[in-house]
Amino acid sequence: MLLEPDFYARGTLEVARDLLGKLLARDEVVLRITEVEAYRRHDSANHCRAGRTERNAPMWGPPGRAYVYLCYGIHHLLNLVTEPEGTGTAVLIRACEVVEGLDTVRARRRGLRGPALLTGPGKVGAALGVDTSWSHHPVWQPGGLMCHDAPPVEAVLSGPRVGVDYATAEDREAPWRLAIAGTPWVSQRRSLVPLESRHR
DNA sequence: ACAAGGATCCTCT
DNA sequence: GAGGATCCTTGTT
Repeated sequence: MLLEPDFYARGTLEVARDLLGKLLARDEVVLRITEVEAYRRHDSANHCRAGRTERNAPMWGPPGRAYVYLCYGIHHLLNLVTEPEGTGTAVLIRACEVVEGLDTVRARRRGLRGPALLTGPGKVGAALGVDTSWSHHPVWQPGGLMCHDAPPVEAVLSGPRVGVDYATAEDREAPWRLAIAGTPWVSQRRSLVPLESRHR
């Protein structure tokens, strides 16, 4: 079952948490989301921090659409747009595990095996075969790239986001990277702690 | 295990 | 003209 736009229209951190365990599908490839990062409003790490530009336009659009951008000139990073239209927020998909289409994924990932196959946002983009032309694509309607519902995950880890040194100290340290506990399909496990332990 | 550096190009200042 | 929400290879501990 496809997730409805309402799913994405909620707070970005909540959507990020709930996206863990959900399924990304394109053609014969199906991936289970294992690690994400939330990019929120008033967030100095967010591409939308300086307002609307041509690149970040998808993030200002309706929730439940893709925002794909080119990173370091090489990697295509997939985000899903959150919150009501005009907010400028999204969730970055950082890692997945393969559910179906292993042969296709391995072909797109130079024949690699194991977690090296999909632990990193550029790897997810490569595995799904998406590029910037997929920006604005609604993942809640049939066809192309889709996001399907799946049972919620039980235990979640959280930690600081990766590669955002340009942000303020507060935003750099904020634990807005989330991952499924107990899976090898996660990048940089060192800095992650159980989400529950953050509640005092 | 970990560190360093190159690849590569679009976007924004 | 600089730098980036990264990945891979190579070299060192």
